[in-house]
Amino acid sequence: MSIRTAENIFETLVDGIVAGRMPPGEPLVEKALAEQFGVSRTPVREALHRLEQARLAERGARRAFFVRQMAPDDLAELFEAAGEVESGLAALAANRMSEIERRKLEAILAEGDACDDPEAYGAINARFHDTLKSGARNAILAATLDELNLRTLAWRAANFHEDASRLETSRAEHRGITEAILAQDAETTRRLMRSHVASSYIVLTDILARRAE
Amino acid sequence: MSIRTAENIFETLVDGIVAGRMPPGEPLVEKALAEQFGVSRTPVREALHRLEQARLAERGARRAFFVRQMAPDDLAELFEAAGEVESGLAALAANRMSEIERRKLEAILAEGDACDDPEAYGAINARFHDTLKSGARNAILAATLDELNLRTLAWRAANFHEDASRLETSRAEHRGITEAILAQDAETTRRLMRSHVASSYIVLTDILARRAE
DNA sequence: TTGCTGGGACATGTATACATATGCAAGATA
DNA sequence: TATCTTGCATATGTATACATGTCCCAGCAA
Repeated sequence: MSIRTAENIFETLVDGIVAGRMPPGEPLVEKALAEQFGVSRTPVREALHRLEQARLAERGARRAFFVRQMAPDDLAELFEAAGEVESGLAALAANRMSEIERRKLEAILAEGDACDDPEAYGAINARFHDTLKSGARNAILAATLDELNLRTLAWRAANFHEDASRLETSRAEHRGITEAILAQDAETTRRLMRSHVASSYIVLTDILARRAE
Repeated sequence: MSIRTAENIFETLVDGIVAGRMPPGEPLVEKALAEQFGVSRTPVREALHRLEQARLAERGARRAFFVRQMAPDDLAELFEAAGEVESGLAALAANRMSEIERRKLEAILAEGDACDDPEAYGAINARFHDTLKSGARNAILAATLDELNLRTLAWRAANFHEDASRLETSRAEHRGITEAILAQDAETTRRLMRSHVASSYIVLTDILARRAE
C-alpha cells in the first residue's frame, strides 16, 4: 500500500483518528508526516487543511495542527445537532420510502433481533441508519449527517468501545422507529429518532462518568 | 486593499459568488486568479479547494474548477435541508432563550412590521434569524445552518433580488414563530419555521418559473 | 531576583519549477 | 471516409526552496 496522493493521505489520517489510533491532542506536523508517508509537504498540507475543515484537527500555538480535543459541552452539542439532523432525515424517510425499502427495514430489524454479538450488531445498526438516510431522498441532508457523525465516531473511538448492555434498548428503539415509519407517521418517527440519538449520548456519558470514578 | 493570504482570497471568492458577480459555470483557473490577485498559485489553490468543500465550486473535465451549477432538484434538497436544520434550531431556542432574548425578538418583530423598504427588511430578517440561531445554544448546529445558507444565498444572488411582494407574508410568518417561541411551544415553533423556509423556497421557484415563460 | 530584550529554532505560508493527466485536433492508415 | 493514434496544449498535482511569524530561552540590566 503506497500513499502518494493528498486524497489518500487525508483518508488515512481520518481513519487513524476515527479508529482512535491517533488520540486527541496528538500533534500533526507536516514535515514529520511527509517523511512518514514518503511524500513532500504539499499533499500533507492539503490533507491537514481538509482535516481542519472537517473539525477533526485544530490549531494551537504557532498555528500547529493537533488532533482535535473536544470538551464535554461540545460533545453534547454535537449529539444534539446530529439528533436534529438524523430525526429530520427519518421523518422525511417515513413519507418517502418505497415498499421495497420498508420491507428491507423490517428485514434489518429482524436481523438485529436475532443477533447477540455486539460487533456484528454494530454493522446491522449502521445498515439500519443507512437505509433511513437513503430513504429520505435528500443527499445534502445525508451528507450533513455524515459530517457530524464523523466527529461523533472520532470521539467514541477515542473513548470507549461498543457496550453489550445497550443492545436490548437499541433494539427496542429501532423497533419503535420502524413501526412509526411503516405507519408513515413522520412526526412520531422524528420524535423517536431524536430520542434514540439522545439515548446513545446518555449511554456514552454514563460510561465516561463511571470511568471517572 | 491588497490580497495576500489564502484566507483573503477564499473570502473574496466566496463574496464574489454569493453576491452573484461570479455566475454559476464560471471557470476558476489557478494561474489566472493568481495573476489577478498578484500572488502565486499556492494560496489560490488552497482557496479553490476550500470552495470545493463548501460546495460553492465543482470540478469538471481535467479536474478544472468552476463556480458550482445547481440543478433545480438540488435546490429543493438544499432548502429542505436548511428547513430541517433551522427548524431544529428554532425548536431548541423556544426552550432556551432568555427573557432578554425574547424581548429582543419581539422588538425585532415590531421593527419589521414598521419597515416597508425591502432592502432594510432584509437586514431585519437576518437579525431575526440570527437571534433564534444564538438562542438555541448550539454552535455546531448553527454552523451547520450557516454552511447550508451560504449555498442558498449563492443561488439566490445569481438568480433574483429581494421581492417586495413577499414582505407581508414573511411578516406574518415571523409573527407566528415569535408567538410560539414566547409560549415556549417547541413543536409548534419547529413546524412554523419549517413551513417558513419552505415558503421562501416556493417564492423563489415561482419567480424562476415566471421568468422562464 | 525579576523583568526585558534579542536571537535562534521550528512550524506553517508562499513562490516557483517540474511531473502528470486528459481532452482535442491533426494526420496517417485501413 | 472513418477510425485510430499520436502529439500538443492546458490544467491541476507534487517537490523543493525560501519567507514569515512566533515561541522560548538565554543573557543582561535594574
